[in-house]
Amino acid sequence: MATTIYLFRNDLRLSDLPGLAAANRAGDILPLYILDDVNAGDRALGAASRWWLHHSLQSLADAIADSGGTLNLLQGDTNACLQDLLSTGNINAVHCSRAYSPWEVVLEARLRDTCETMGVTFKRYPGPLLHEPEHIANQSGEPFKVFTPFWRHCCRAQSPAQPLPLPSRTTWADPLTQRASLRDLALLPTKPDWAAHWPELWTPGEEGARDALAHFLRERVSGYAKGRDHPAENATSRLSPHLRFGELSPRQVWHAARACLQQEPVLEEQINKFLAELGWREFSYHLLFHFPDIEQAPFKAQFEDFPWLGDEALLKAWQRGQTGYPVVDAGMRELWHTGYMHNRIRMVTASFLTKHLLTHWRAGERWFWDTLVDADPASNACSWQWVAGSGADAAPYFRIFNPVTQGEKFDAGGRYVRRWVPELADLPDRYLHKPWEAPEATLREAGIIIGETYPQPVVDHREAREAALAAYQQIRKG
DNA sequence: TGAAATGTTGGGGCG
DNA sequence: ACGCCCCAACATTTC
Repeated sequence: MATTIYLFRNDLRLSDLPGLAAANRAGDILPLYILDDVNAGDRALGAASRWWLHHSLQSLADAIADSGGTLNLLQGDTNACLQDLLSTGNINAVHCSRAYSPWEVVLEARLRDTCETMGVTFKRYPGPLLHEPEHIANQSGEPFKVFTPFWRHCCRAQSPAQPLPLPSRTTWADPLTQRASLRDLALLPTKPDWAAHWPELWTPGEEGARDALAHFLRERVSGYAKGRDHPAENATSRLSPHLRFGELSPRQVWHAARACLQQEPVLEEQINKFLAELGWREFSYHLLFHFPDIEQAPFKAQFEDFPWLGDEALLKAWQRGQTGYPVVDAGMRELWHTGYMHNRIRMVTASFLTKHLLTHWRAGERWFWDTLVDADPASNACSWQWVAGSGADAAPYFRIFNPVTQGEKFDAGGRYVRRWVPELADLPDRYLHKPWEAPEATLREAGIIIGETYPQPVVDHREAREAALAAYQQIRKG
């Protein structure tokens, strides 16, 4: 009987995996996941992502066990691990889904070579995208650099492949004798276990992902277009970590959303808005694949010379949610406590770091990489560059969010700020987003002493804004 | 997927 | 009745 290794990567699910389905048709499947911090290098998963990965692997292992198999875990250089396995001689093929970040692309090529050398078939299948990046190009055959035409092109292109159902009757190969346990991978935080309460917030795994999608399309999508901007409202899908680890494929999301639209045509605006977010994810991967430098280097070259300030104390205040700007602090604390931050608040906090604090977007990117459960190599880098103004189709540099105005607009009732910055909870709405302007008596009544119970703003908005614009003038000619 | 500065308009109070 | 001023509301442009 032929045995195929199915190498799981960013696709921790069993449905809609063409490579798994093909392996299934060929014979026995040896399901394998390798935690590869060696090849990932400085793109090794961050702490919050590791928490997610642990539970996602647990869920996948359970699902495989339900049909009589065992998910094999290994740790180390994927190529070396695979070489070891193939040298035992009873593996016929290796299948996997594509992955599109630079180190994963490089690794894929090495795996192909290794397999060829050892006389084993290596097959890779479409990964977690709607369209293969090579298939999307503008009229001159170049990659897109602007979102709108990119997404228009995607929407008009051939519809993404119809998702495959769960394979029926899988025959799993006997487990490896030498393999790691989930505990060996040491993915969970210990002392302190800052994620102890996270299982109440999230359900990693294919089933949790499917439920989250169904729940969103059933309950939330009808108010999406407006609600998505209000962080206290539960209006977004929160699918990002599920997509990040491939517990759900974007193809499944796309087709589920289209089916929903078919049933309820009045939802067209809402669903198109939602799908456009999937579009931004797709666009980020398109950029990362065609311009792999975008992880590190500004897409717009003139930003190489940007005079970043690099003040460590300010960075620390931002990370800890102690900037003195309530909306910013609320966001940074939400992130720290839940591994997640509402999208609008991501824009506000990122704008604050890069523009008000003149701190390099890479410092923010690293922080998000470590603390977000949905930290995604493409979305994270591209979105930070977008906010900073150095990215493809980026927000113009002079688009500087006013943290007070943003708070008043999108958290008018103050529920978001009060939840995450409880020391301000008793301030009336009128001053909640600018406590430094509250009269003495109001502060006293709310039990607030600026500079003691809540920080003085670390920078003055007006001055910071002007300093940012002045810094931009220095690089503008390019 | 902004914000601030600047310009324009129109209603209402008032001499 | 009329012009004048003030200012809010909205529109445009500038960063």
